[in-house]
Amino acid sequence: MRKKRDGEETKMRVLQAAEEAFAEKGYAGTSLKAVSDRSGISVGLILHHFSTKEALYHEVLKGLSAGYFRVLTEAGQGMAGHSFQETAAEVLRRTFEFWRNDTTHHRISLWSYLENRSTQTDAETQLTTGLAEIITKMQAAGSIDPSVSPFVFLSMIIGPIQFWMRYRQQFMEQLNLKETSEELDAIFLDQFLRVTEKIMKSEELR
Amino acid sequence: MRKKRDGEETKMRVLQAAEEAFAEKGYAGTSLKAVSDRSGISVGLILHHFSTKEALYHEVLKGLSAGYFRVLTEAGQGMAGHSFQETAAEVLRRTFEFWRNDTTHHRISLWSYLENRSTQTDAETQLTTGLAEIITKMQAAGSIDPSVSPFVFLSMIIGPIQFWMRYRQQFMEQLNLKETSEELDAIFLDQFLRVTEKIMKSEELR
Amino acid sequence: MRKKRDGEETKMRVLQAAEEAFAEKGYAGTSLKAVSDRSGISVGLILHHFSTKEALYHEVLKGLSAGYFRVLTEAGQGMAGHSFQETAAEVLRRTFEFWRNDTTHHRISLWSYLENRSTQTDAETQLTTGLAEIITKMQAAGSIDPSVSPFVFLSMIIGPIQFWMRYRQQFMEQLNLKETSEELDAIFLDQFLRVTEKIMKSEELR
Amino acid sequence: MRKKRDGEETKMRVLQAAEEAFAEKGYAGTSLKAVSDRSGISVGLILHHFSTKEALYHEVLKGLSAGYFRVLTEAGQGMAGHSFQETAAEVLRRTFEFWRNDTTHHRISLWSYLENRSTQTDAETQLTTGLAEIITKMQAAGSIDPSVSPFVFLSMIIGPIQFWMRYRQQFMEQLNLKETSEELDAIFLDQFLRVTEKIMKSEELR
DNA sequence: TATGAATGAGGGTTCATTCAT
DNA sequence: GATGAATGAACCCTCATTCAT
Repeated sequence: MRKKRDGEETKMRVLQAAEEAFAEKGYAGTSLKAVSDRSGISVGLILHHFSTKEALYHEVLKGLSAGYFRVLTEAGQGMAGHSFQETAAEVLRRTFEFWRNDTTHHRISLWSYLENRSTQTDAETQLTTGLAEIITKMQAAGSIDPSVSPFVFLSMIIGPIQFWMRYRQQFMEQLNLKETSEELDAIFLDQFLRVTEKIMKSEELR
Repeated sequence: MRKKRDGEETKMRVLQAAEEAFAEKGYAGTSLKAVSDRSGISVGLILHHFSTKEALYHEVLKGLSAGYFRVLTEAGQGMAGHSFQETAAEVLRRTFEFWRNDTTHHRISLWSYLENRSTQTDAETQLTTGLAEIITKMQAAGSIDPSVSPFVFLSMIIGPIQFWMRYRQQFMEQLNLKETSEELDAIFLDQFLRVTEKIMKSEELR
Repeated sequence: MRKKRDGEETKMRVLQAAEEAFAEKGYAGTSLKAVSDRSGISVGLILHHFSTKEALYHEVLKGLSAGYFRVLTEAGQGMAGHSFQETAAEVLRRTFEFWRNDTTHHRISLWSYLENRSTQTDAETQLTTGLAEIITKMQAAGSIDPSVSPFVFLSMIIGPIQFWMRYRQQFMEQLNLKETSEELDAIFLDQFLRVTEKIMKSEELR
Repeated sequence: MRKKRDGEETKMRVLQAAEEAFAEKGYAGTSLKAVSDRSGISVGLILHHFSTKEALYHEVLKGLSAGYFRVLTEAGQGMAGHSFQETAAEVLRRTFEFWRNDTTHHRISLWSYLENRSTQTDAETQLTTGLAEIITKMQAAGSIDPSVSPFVFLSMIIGPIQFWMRYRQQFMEQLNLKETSEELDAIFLDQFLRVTEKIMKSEELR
């Protein structure tokens, strides 16, 4: 039946299935059998291509970086010619949108953190240093408050977004919010942008 | 020697060991054998007391709430007679201190989230609703900006703290920060408080 | 069915089966499944008692020493009051008899040697040093040739016996010997004793 | 580069690698992967040439005979014109030297014996029958004791040598011998020759 | 209450072999 | 002749759970 000897396609299918599985259950919770069932590739063949479960995992991690960094660079390119407010808002909006759409990366990154498997994915590193650079530049240009360290800004930008994504559901239940998930996202983003702008604006610019 | 038929003490010892183990490796990554080794209680006896690994896990989750909620209530009690700024700062400071010292709860909560084992721990529910209440009250009293939803404030308070705790180490490495971990914590807290205060302050009070 | 909870007996049964299996197929060639089938003890239970295939193997090795050393000590005790010839002959005869009856030890020892698993069994060490001591004593007493090193004597005593045991069958086929295996053993032992005596006898005693 | 379609060379390379591997780890302990890694020839190709692991093993065994028998014939040819003592000593010396230098044959032969894979290699058969013939001839010529069966002589010649080769190392450790391995070999050979000569010498010739 | 014997399922990995290319 | 994709069985070991003592 499945005798098409196409190693590359097989690998892709395995990686896809593995990414989903690892995101769902983490490293320890994902058996090769599970990946096999998901992908339709036999366990033996998976090991033939990736030699080890560990290696497969790292391959998955590597693959995650790919589309990830675009968020920032694209937003950054749009900077030229726009005012500070517009640019900053755009960066935040894209970051939010990324976390919102991201299904696997966030979870795999958390798993990796807990399972002590890799301190950080390449994507995270890029995001962190990328954002930090932008912030520093803007501080130099006087557009944002230079008295606050970039890493504090960073925490105050990504932290709330991640937190929101994770607890949104619980908030809805506990605080008895009536809006739909999408509506809440819109409200959150709107208010978050407004407040953050207030934070970042340089004192002198007031 | 250690054959005292003391069921209660045995259970405590198991719970303690289990909490550490689950915090470290999560549910899937923790074997009863591991808990047995850590606690010195035989696997058989563990199951005698908790009947199931799953049950043990839930017992651990239940136990986590204990010291957790005090953070807020204590800070809240101190509120009386102090100015808004002082109170808010105290709440934030204590929240920060809590996350800083917390070793097991945060991790177990993350594990639970990822492993889909329980939507939230009791402690988290209490923290969330508790903080939300305080915020609402302060908004009613006009001390903080009423145009921003409590859940946005919440995300912007706890989100950055959690984020900082998790990524502090990577920041140090990537951004080449020279300070010690303690110094950075102090800097972070200081700047975070200053900025957050700015956010929360009601427009009218400016 | 098999619910008699007798750990000791189970262990004995496993050890017995393992000894046979290892003797037959060596470490690499013996699967725990094979030991399980031979002993009627489930693989899981085998591991429960011995934790590891490796550990089981070492346990088997340890057990081999037990009855082994008796050969020499018993022969040695008979020494008192007998002439040199009689004593030496007795030691050789017992050594021969030991190798002749030994089924598992010799093979396991060979396997260990080839598989690089343990340089030597305790039994072998005891036999070697024991025989060497006897030889040295006799040399001191002037009963056997002191100009030949003990280790050469040792090689010339055990070497031929082991060799004979191993190749007897092939000899019979290739050299077209008509006698039965038992008859050949008798012939070998008789001639071997006669010749060896001649070697060992001190020149002065001639 | 190395895609020369040279079947013969490929086969040689595989055989060489396989011989080493089998000598080291035996049949069960050697995987085709191991042979592949050693030889640089893919597993698929190995099986293309030898069809089966079993077949490869037998091919290796066949190849072992080659240089082996020369030991004796060369020594035998030197016989002419020399005295008995000189000839016998020469045969023993060469036999010893052979075992001393032999690395793979001895081990593979042992493996085969234990693994019940082939009763004996061709080389062994030749050595055995060859030596037996020489002994018989010499007995007929009256140069060596005719009252001792050839197979006893054989055992007493090869047995000690093999034994020495295998246990030399342990002897050094246990008996606390200070000499180097080479010095001990020299001592052993010297004393062994002296003693053996004494054995073989016909009574009448004394 | 407490131990540890016993089970059976499943996990990652190795391996000989087949077969399409 | 040569590669490596693909398979399926076997291997050692871990684990949650049951049960006799």
